[in-house]
Amino acid sequence: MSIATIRDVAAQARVSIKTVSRVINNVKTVKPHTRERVLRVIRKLDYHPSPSARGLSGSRSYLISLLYDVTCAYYATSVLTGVVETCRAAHYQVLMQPCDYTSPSLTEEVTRNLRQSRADGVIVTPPLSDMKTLKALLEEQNVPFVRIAPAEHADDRRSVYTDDRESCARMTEQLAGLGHTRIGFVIGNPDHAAVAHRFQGYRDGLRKCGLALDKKLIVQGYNSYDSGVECARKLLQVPVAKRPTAIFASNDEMAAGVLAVAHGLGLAIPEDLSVVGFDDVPLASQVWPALTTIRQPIPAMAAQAAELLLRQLRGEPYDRSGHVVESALMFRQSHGPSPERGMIARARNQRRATA
Amino acid sequence: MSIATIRDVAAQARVSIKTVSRVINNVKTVKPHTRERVLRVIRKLDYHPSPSARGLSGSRSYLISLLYDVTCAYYATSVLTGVVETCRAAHYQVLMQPCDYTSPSLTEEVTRNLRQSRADGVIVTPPLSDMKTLKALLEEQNVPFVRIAPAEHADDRRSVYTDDRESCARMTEQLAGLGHTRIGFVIGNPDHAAVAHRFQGYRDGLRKCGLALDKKLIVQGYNSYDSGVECARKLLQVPVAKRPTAIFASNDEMAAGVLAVAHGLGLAIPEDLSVVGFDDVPLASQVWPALTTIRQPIPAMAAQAAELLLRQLRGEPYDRSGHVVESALMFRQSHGPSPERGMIARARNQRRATA
DNA sequence: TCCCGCCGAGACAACGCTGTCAATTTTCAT
DNA sequence: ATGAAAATTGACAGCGTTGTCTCGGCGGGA
Repeated sequence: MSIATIRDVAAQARVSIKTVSRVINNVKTVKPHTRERVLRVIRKLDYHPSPSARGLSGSRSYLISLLYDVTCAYYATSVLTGVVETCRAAHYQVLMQPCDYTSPSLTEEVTRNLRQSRADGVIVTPPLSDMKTLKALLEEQNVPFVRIAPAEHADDRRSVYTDDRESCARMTEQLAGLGHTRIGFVIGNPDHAAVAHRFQGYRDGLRKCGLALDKKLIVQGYNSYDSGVECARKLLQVPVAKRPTAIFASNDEMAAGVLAVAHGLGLAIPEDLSVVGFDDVPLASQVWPALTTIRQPIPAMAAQAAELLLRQLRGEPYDRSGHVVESALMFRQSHGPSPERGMIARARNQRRATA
Repeated sequence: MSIATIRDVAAQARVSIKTVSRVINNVKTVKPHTRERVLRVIRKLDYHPSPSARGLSGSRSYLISLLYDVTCAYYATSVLTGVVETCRAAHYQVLMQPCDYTSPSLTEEVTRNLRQSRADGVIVTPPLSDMKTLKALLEEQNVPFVRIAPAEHADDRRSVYTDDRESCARMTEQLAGLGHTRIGFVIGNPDHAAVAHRFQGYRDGLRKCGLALDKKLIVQGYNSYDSGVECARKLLQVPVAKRPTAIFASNDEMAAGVLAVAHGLGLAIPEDLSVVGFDDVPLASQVWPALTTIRQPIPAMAAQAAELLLRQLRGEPYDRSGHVVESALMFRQSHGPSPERGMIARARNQRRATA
């Protein structure tokens, strides 16, 4: 027995093919009784409509294309998880389209792939979501899309973003509350708007706590572990009195780099130096000591993005909500009170005792 | 101007639709001259055949389904990269199908998704590739597939695997060569055959170096960071004389757990303890000190898998090669000579000096 | 010179579904 | 009961490609 077609269902349910089609597509002008009968047959035959035929006839492919840059495996996978789940429920499939955001031929590649795949819509992840050229391309080609964490928060109809700025402010306040007055900051890659925005939150936090912004405590990183190492060197290889007592890195990888440099200098963490990151990637809890960081609900955000896109595709009215997702501060072992509060000795002794 | 169809191409090239189809599908019974003309028009119109129409008419969907378990983001992404690249070149698209290998309804889910998506073939990644039920399902449904790193290396026509056992033996020999005689081993999750196989390599290595297998130095892990922590505790919280001087963990995450415990105990690495991992995930170079480990060329392996699958789909003859990919030992900072060789003091002094 | 076979190319009918529009049945106000 | 409007269903023609079959023309052996 081969795969059942719509004709088989129609025959067994003794209705026309068109009626089966209506049932599949949730058209409301079908009598409940008829619908029931058809559904029973569909289940009995384990019938699934052919995506090809649907695509050819209607003009939908039931395919969503996910544009992502391969720089962060964890980020990509998390987004994917959220998107696939939502799309699957709506009988859409997800196509992968890896890109290199630095490639000069990016737009051509994307264009070609769009034409080839005939995807109904596109979800764009950072840092691709920041690119104006890409946005322009999609708009020009009239392809429905939703962006995740784009640079500007305008037209939220087509974007989902996180409260990076707010959460960074909260984290900074937290550190200040522990007595830190010299809080270093490692800025993220300026190409990644969302990450770069975190710097704003840091400044907000300082301001709220009445701390002055010290330019010597701020260094520019590029999101990689290596750049974290480099930045940490700049911050830490200075006279002790000028050293920051806490370093806030814009992402966990750079924070890991900071940890490595601190270890190399023989600094105890968190007794001599507090280190905090952002993202809560698995790495954060797999370094020693485990990083205090900020968690973004990436799968939830991605699911939300998919939901928005599907609504757009179905032409459903716009629901002005769910565009911002909230982050959570994750307190682990890499931060503590400022050594200047004189609490350090006690803390260290406690550690010794329990180890 | 809307999207060009095969009719437009046929009209402009002044040939029949069928001839254009022949050109697209590389049918050889087309005069070179005619083929050239058609190709020119195709390029000029930027024509791409409609996957839906091709799928409906022929019986191929030009879709490859990637079955993966979400446990390891890096692994999944790396495989994806290799697969997408190869498939894209062959004008196939990749569909994502995330699975939970522990789910009792796994086979039903897979079956349903296969029927829904009509994928032409499937690539299965570990640990799913180990599952007999899944293999049986695919065979029964007569779906072309290729498995990556399955448990048994039989029928290599449909699988690609790494030389885990050999590389682990080499790494073990390496450690022995540095004077280590008590080399601990953290076995991987028995559900992941490939990972569990690494234990065999460790034993091979010991044998070659004339070292006895000491059961007290072997613990069972489950691939996670936490299980690495647990295993390290078992290995290290014993009298110093009985401690291993080196620990070989079956993957990097567990190795990171070992590092954390060692740090907690105040052990210097690699002076007091060498730690090595397996996989060379990004984590390996982002912990402190950076892990000596074994790198698998995952994207290459995945590309190879895709290639084998495409060949199967095209009905091409079987080429008995390229099923094994070679790993490389990555020497970084987490290993060194055995402290029992008395080299430790010198090494430590050097470190202090340079820090 | 003639016929056979092969090469290159076209005609036509699917493939399984949806859109459009027409036909039928039901509902409801009179 | 009666028509008109509304609800429900069906007939039919594509959608853009490929498979099958057919046809014309050309080279080569008898």
